[in-house]
Amino acid sequence: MLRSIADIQCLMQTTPTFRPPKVDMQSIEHTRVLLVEDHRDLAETIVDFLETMGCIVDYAADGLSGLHLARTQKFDVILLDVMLPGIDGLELARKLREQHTSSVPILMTTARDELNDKLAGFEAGADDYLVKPFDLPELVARINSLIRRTRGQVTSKALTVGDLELNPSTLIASREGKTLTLTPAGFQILALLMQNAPNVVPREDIENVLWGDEPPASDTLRSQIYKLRKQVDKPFEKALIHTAQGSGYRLLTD
Amino acid sequence: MLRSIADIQCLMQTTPTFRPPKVDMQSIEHTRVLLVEDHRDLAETIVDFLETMGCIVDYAADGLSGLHLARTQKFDVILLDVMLPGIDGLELARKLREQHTSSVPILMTTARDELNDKLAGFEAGADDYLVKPFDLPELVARINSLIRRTRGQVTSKALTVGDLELNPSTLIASREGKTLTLTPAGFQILALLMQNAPNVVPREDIENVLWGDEPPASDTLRSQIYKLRKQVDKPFEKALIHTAQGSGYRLLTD
DNA sequence: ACATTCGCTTTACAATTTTTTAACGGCCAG
DNA sequence: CTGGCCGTTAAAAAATTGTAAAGCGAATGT
Repeated sequence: MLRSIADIQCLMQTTPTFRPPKVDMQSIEHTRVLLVEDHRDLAETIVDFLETMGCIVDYAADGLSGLHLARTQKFDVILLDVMLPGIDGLELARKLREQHTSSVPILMTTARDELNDKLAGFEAGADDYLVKPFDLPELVARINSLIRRTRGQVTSKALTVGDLELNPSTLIASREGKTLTLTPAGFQILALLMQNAPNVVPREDIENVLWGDEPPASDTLRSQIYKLRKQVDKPFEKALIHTAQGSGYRLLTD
Repeated sequence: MLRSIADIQCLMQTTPTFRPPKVDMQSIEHTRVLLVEDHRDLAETIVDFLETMGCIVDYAADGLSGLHLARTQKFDVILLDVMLPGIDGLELARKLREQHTSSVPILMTTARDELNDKLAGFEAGADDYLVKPFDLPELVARINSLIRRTRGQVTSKALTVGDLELNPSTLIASREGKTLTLTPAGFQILALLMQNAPNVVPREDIENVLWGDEPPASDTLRSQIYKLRKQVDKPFEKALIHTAQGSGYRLLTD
């Protein structure tokens, strides 16, 4: 089954309404990719595109050399065509999965859109299955998803308000690059304010998040905000946490 | 956009040449799935099918209740329709990703097959994206792939954090080249922490990995961490294992 | 089969961190 | 002037975590 490159050409050129995806393109930079694809033209297109994105791409045109490369070098992800001369993609995936040393995510690509083919692909150990013709940006997005997950960085992306950053995964908050040491409650409040910035978050809402239905007797929230400010605002030029008298608090960058 | 159930009917009935996929069907047994889908009929079909496969399925018909369920309970995977009343799937995914509690794999489903929709989905934090109508067996295969990867069952590759090394195959851990003598439990904990470094691994997660669903009554984990530190940190300059009060533990190289 | 070792759980207590409480004073509007 | 609302404090209370040792059961070796 032959297909012109145009079929799988990057939508960046073919779709007029295309707007650059918000996906952090940097994220796949320095990713080591192994492409196993017997279609020279298609392979070249993919290699070019991935290298433009900053990937380090290795290429094999047949199953055997693909297997050899996969075994001898380290890759972050393997793009594997199913139809290959010699060892086909399924076989290759199985062989890779057999030796436990290799947990590289495998993204299978193929022109075959049959359910059984897909199932066979997953059964062979693929982590994702992409049917040709596909859009290169989607390929990138899926690669991204795969490596994110294997690295364990899946969890989430950082919240950002002005020069304030908060990473829900590492539970680290920083401003101007300097790490802030926050208490659990302080962290929760800050996260809540950041999620809703620049809107005012009513006192009641904050209390609900912190204590559920039965908030403490005294006005603890005042103390919490005070200590939070000590960490977040006091050491810096501009204050971010602002009071909305009578209603709640908010984050403002100005 | 209305679609008859028949469209997405399980191929098991519609494909004559169907042979049961070799994928280990048992593997998604006891998987806790959250389905967020406003289409009652479709939802019912999926729920029925997944429950037949041995999953424990929770269901939400709109974004808000979906978000609530996702926040209050623990799931192994979330199936998320993009088009939803109230909060849509993208928004829901974003909100989930903002919380550190949620590293749940998200599989987005939608009738829209536009590249930009897919990219938006991945950007919002989805891990996979499936276009309707899809075949239920493929859904299962993808769920399988997602949970396999999250559970870290695939990660038999050598782990390295700073000067700390751990080889899951040989079951040997070392720091600065010096071999550490770890107990099975200690080894498991360390591996888990390394897989997720530098992210915080919630106590609950560690307990789940060690004891499944019924952790011991007392706080044994504290003892384990204590003894683990004795081996990993005490004999060296810098401590790697850090405590995140109120949430869990993490590995930090600084 | 027996004793021994090893690792896990449990328990208790100390140390630390975080949260709550309570009290004081400033600011602004009525 | 007065009363609410809020920032600021410090001390008390509570929660969480580190530490250590003892008991228990399974696995191991003889």
